[in-house]
Amino acid sequence: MADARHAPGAPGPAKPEKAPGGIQSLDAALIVLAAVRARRAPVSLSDLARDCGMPPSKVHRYLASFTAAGLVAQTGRSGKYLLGPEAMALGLAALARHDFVNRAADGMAELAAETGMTALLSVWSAQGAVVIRWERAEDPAVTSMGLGTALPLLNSASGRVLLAWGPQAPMRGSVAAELARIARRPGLAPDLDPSPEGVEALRARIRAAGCATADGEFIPGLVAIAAPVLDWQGEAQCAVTLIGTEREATQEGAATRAALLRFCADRSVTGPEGGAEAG
Amino acid sequence: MADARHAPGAPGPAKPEKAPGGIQSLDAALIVLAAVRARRAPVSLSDLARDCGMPPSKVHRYLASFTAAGLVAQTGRSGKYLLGPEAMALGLAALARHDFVNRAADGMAELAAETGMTALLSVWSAQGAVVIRWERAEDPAVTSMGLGTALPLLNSASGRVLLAWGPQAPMRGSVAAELARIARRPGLAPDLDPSPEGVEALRARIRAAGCATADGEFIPGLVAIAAPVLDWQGEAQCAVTLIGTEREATQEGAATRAALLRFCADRSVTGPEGGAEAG
DNA sequence: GGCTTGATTCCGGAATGTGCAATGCGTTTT
DNA sequence: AAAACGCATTGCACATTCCGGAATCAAGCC
Repeated sequence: MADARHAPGAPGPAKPEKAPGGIQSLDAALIVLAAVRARRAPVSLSDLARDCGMPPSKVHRYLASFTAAGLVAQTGRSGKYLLGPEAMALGLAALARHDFVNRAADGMAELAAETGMTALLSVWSAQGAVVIRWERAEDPAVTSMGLGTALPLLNSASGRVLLAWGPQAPMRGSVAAELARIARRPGLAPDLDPSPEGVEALRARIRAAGCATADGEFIPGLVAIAAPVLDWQGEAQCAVTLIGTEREATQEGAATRAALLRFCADRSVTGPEGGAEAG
Repeated sequence: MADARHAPGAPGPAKPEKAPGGIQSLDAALIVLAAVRARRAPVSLSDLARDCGMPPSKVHRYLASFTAAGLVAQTGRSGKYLLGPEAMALGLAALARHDFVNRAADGMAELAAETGMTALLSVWSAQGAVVIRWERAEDPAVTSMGLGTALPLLNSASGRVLLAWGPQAPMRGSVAAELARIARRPGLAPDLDPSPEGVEALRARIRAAGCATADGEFIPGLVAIAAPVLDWQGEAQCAVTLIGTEREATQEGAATRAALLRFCADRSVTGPEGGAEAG
């Protein structure tokens, strides 16, 4: 039965989950968990039940089990639900399995020291490019950013790298949402025609360049340059970003740019395919 | 949780999960998920069933649902199970909205009441360790300090914690300036050799101890003990400090010291190496 | 080629989850 | 101040669902 009844205005992603040979109650439970994740702020039981299209009592029982396992937690007295510490542990365990991420993270302190810029390591997830490592330079420059920050796909250097080399299909949704936002405020990405074709052109430009830069569009006064770490299929497993204040550092031929590209190339299996860069 | 491995055949499911008012099948399912997480490498169905103390058919049903949701995946044709992409996305979502500082601040009143000491919460900024939260005890011990007060890095307990676990590169400037001041007045930090090497030795001592104390050097007549709240990168997001007049409270083995360390540990996120096996 | 190992599916029994309604608590309104 | 509302949480009876063991299928090995 396809019952999808969402309250208007609520970000209720229709989740047609079905597991052949699976457990129905577990499927329902995972829908609840996904609904908790989809909310950015702590959410009340009733709202959650609305999002899931289930009676509150049912959702409450699932949440009781999730809470006992630590995957969700509830705020002090308001009783609102949010993701718990075990959810973080689960993500960290998943991250620890990624050899690409580990290899890139190992050398980031050196990269930051060598270039004198703040270095970021980010991976793609449903929220965008999420920062998972952060090595600050002497002049931290960047203020409102830290571990766990989600960067936009279209107008940040890190996001653009993942956009260009990452798996396209799962990104469609995020890209569409960001396109709508950029269409309202074109200043965010002056070099992007806010349309699907414009995004495709942007991807082609980034892939040809081998890296992406942001000269103050995302954070005024800061420049950033990002490059991908590619797996055997030529897909980006993560993105390494350098952030600083000097615009020269991101120019073609700059030492920092070369250092970043070499850093990523050393940790990639394949080179940037299609981008035949001489030398 | 400290279960690393089960001997083959040993029915030691030392994970008595129970959710009052919860769903039994979901509790069992989450045990399976935890078992997948506990394994570093892809694991076969039978091994997983052994780890959980469940029949393979049951575990298989659960895994089918988890796989449909993307929380677990299985390797090509070998059929072994591992954490899936949604597990990482879930964890990153939890990490993205986790606020270490506010979570620590939430419990500070309790900590102050429990220990009977004044509790401070401080974060690092260009001026040093800045107090952003201040929960005073019944004993109004400290007077000349309030929100926004900047504490020195080298001769205050709060500052020393941030020095030891905080980002090194951005602190170099402040450390150099304070070194110069201390060199003129060595009495401020008797246990510190005022040189870069001395600072490095101090950092090592503090990290080994797990906390920092100040027995009247910074404010005569007052003692303080501070510990860090660490993110999964192992960096201090903030420092929690207890201030009082009784010197015994900061000694090793003191109840207040244990309470502070536990308070901070509960609010820190340890990486995948949190007590697990190595290699 | 036959045998073993392991993942996946089928089936009956009964334990389990589900929905509705009652309860208790905190907050807001009159 | 008292009452009423909203909300999370919990009991209870019914029926749906899951559990466990055995059967089936695919792959690996001698």
